[in-house]
Amino acid sequence: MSIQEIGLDVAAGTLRALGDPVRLRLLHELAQRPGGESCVCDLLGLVELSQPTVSHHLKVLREAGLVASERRGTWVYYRVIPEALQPLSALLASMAEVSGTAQDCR
Amino acid sequence: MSIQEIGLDVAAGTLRALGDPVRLRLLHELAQRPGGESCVCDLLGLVELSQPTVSHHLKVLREAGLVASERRGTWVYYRVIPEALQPLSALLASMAEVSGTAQDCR
DNA sequence: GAGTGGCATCGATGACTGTCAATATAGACG
DNA sequence: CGTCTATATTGACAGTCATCGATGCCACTC
Repeated sequence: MSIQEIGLDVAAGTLRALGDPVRLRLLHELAQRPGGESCVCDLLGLVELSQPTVSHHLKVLREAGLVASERRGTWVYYRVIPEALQPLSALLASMAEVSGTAQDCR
Repeated sequence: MSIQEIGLDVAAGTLRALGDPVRLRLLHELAQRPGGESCVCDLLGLVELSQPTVSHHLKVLREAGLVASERRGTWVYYRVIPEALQPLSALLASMAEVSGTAQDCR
């Protein structure tokens, strides 16, 4: 297995974390907040889900390396990690570039 | 629910299709082929999975709008649809752009 | 038309996932 | 210390998913 393929497996794991409507909305909301961060209490209002469910999705995003969390007093703040999104964006962009002409099977 | 959010749900569905190591490898392989396409028989050699399983993953990619298939004689050719990948790449890039400064909860 | 190779579909199964109620933890404040 | 608020963890459950063997369908060839 090449290094490239290992990278693809990692990328697939991160994309899987993004491939849920709730998590994508949470991340998208974080991204448009000033500083790319928000406390959990504000995120709870975005989706009609229980607090443990939202906490679960945030954990998935955190374990995927897409967000980081920090406790400040009573509240916990989550923030986007742009460096995690950039290579994924680049990967998708590269796969959208088709070169050359199609060839038949033989 | 805003139009933006509907778009996010659609994007999440497409990202979910990408969030599998096998499917990401299949798509990545298609993207590097000349013309962005390949017959199924060539894709079968890429992964150590049964032919029905590969066919299943290709179907998922097709139903997500990421690839298109076409029969030419005995073989079926799959090709990348770049227009499906570009908006996703742009979405991830936009979420990687953090503006302003963080604000406390209150 | 009978046989062959390439690919799709079906049905079954074990594994994983999203969700919630209940409970735990951690900090703030009196 | 006791209480309140904010967030995390646990346990359970229903639904979804990845995988395979068996089978079906289609095109080509003889």
